[in-house]
Amino acid sequence: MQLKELSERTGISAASIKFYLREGLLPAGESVHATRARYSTRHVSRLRLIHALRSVVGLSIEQIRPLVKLADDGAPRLEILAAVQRTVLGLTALNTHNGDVRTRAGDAVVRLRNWPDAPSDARAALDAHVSLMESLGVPVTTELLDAYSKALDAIADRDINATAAPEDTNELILTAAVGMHLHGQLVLKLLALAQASHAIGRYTKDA
Amino acid sequence: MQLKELSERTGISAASIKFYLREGLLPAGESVHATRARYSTRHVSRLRLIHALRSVVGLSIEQIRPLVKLADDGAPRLEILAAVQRTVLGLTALNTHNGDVRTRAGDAVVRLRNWPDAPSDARAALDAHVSLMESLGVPVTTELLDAYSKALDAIADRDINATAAPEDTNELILTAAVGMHLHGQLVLKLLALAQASHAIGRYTKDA
DNA sequence: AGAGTTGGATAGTGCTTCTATCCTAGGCCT
DNA sequence: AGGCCTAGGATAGAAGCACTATCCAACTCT
Repeated sequence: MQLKELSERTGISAASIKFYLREGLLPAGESVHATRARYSTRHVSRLRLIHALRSVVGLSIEQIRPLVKLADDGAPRLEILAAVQRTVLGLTALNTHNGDVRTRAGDAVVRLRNWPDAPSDARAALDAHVSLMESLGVPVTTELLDAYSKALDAIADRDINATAAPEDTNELILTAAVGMHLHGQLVLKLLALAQASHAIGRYTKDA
Repeated sequence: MQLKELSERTGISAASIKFYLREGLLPAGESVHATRARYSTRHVSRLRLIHALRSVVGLSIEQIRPLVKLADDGAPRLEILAAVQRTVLGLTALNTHNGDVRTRAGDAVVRLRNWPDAPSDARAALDAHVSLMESLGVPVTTELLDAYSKALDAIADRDINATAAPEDTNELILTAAVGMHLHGQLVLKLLALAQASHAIGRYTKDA
């Protein structure tokens, strides 16, 4: 298949496909001649991945690049999933805002929940975030962490069991990223509803 | 106080302050004469609000505008808090993506949790989001909603009790928005840690 | 008088994600 | 063989966002 067909199949403009090629998100097709290239179904699934990552998950080109690189390098599944989590849930190095992470909230949580005591991106991000909150004057008590983590423990248990593992690495990243993002947003929206409901309950009680 | 002092006190450049004035985020100062205006401490707190909403919560100018308008119009507290929640947790009309919300997930949740059966933005957003998930092939079972909402019920109960109510409306919006955002992010990060921990537990078990 | 400040206007910057145009070498069809 | 289409490469433009900078004439403080 050549560029035009690739464009028609995915619904992504030829100009955009060229852009993704330039940006290194989409590997070059098999160059038949100087002015002819052949693309495979891999390119189709890659384009679908890029599109979903942009339009559903809202990632930038710069965030997508290392993810697809992992796929192209044939990185192990666990590594890929860790990278996806890092990116989708905003576990960036940016979160270690001023460098001084005073709290070790992660320690407290893994003890409370009896989770394995291994360092991870999620744990570092948690520490950094709690540190940020405290620096902004929003207190985070151990009690709060206990309540939150207890609730999320149940959710994570359920989530992890639902993770299938497709053959195609593009598919793997797509389902993992989309799933994580959508579940994260779902949790946020349910939290909003819960808060609103509790607020209503409280205000009607007062009235 | 005049513009320059306002700039010095808040650490926001005079050019940016002019920009916010143009955009209608910051009300004009008391015009002493055609070329002299006086600003009050209200302007200081408004600028702090704008800055926090941009840099901490990550809202756009367009999202901030209606929020500060509510403050200027002296809207009731509950209405303000609802608007803040709508904005911070992404409960936009945009979420009603294709118009046909087939699922009524909100109904199921309020029944499951015995929450008051009143329509709300959060509920509409939840319906829309679940509809989006299903349209993307990510199933959302009642069982899942039950587990999630049960967990978040406990969290919301705790959150709602921690909400103070400052005098200054700017302060109110600031603490509410920052609090909601930071708590939402905290939940997401704890979820990530929980997922990672469960994944580790599962992989070490297999090994 | 002179330095400084104001509101208002207008233009420019830097970043991101495309989108469009132009070009030549080369293949496909008849 | 001639005409049309396509690939790849380069470059430029567009549109949105949040500023940032410059200029101006009017006016005020000292």
